[in-house]
Amino acid sequence: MPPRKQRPPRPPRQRLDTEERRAQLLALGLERFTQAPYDAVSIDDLAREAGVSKGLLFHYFASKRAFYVAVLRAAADELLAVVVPDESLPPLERLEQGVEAYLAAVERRGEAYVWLMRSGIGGDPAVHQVVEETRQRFLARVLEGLPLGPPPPKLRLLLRGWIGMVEAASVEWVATRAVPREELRALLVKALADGLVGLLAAPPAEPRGRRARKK
Amino acid sequence: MPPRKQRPPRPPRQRLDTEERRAQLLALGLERFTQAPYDAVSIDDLAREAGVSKGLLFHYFASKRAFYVAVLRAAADELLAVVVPDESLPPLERLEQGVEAYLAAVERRGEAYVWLMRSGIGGDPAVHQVVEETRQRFLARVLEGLPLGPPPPKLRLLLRGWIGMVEAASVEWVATRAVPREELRALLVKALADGLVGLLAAPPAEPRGRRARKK
DNA sequence: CCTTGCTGTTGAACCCAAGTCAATAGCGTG
DNA sequence: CACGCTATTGACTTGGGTTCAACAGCAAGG
Repeated sequence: MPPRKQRPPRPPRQRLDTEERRAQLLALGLERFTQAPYDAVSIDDLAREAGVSKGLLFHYFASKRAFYVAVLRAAADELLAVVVPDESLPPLERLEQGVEAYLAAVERRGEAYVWLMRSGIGGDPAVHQVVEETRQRFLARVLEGLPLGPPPPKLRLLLRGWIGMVEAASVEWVATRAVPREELRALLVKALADGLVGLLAAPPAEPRGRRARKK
Repeated sequence: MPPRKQRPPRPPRQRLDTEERRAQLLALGLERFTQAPYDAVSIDDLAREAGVSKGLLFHYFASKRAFYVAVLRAAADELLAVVVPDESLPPLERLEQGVEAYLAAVERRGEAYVWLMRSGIGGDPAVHQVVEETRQRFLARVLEGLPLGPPPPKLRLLLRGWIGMVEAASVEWVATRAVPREELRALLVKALADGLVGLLAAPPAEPRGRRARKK
């Protein structure tokens, strides 16, 4: 005997400060986007869940893609916020600490991190740019202080490759948690250190007569 | 004085063998998807360009996403097709040759490769799975023959991380072409070799008293 | 040469979710 | 208490993915 749909006491339109609302939407967006793929997340649903009309979301963000990118950027900022190496440490230790902080952040926000790293939208340049910027910022913080001038091509390759290694290993690690954090950190730091040594030992053209080659 | 729209001699409906048509659509899809982000590619346009109705595309592929995934898989297969290491070579050389072949393929199909590596669709599992499978297949081919049993956790991390390094460095390299291919190959092979050595030298828990730590 | 059947192919209709916009309502201020 | 600013709404438009019943090329059998 449902007497009348007893409408919920009138969802009182609540007026929020711009920044608050924006933050609320970004937080909810992060939650949704980490749980379902991009085009399975509907703005309608998301807005309803936020207790807000769809129109409002488009007032804050120009488009769904723009919203996605904003969420991404927020997540990236949060991740990087914890990677602030101690300026007073010697380079190597600063690197270790930077990686350690990075992994700690990864561990704490596992799902969001994995999402961040896999978040391309079929080649969307804006999305890719956010991720790439994040990489460069991370690299800059971790390497600051190392005696590396403007990186020559080979060094650039090494650094970019190393970042790729850090990300891939981190994703794998956060999924399995099969080794303690410090072991992974040691692995990653050693990889970079070895690579740098290898590079400095042989920057010119044909330095290696390491092993006989068949031809 | 346009006499009558002189309709193009009736776009003759051309009936193709299933495999041919499928291949044609996949090829065109690769071209389009590497040039524009996923949702900027309309099925309408793509079908028209293929000289085919939109309906037909949905006859061959269940959905736009499925089509995208199929294109992706085709690209991945083509990439891997060239990585067939010589069974008779000793492990290390096989590794070198595998990486060499990989880089050659990357060099030849630069754009498609970069797209492949960045082709997540906002966390779509099917898309991610294709990329991940490709990684594992590559790894399996390149490492086959190395005396590595079922990989312990730490080794898994190293291998997965190394793949990440290979991809990231490859993408950077294909964009800049700043060093000769063989140098990149040497860099990558050395990175894995060093990593493996480091691991074998210290598999148990607390093997390193390498350097004094503050605490 | 016609008929029958199989299957590649079409075009229009359908539907859903992104995006738009004029109107509305909360809240501080004089 | 009136006024104005701006956060917020809800109905509308639109575009593109998806569906489907009908069509047409082609081969085989009569």
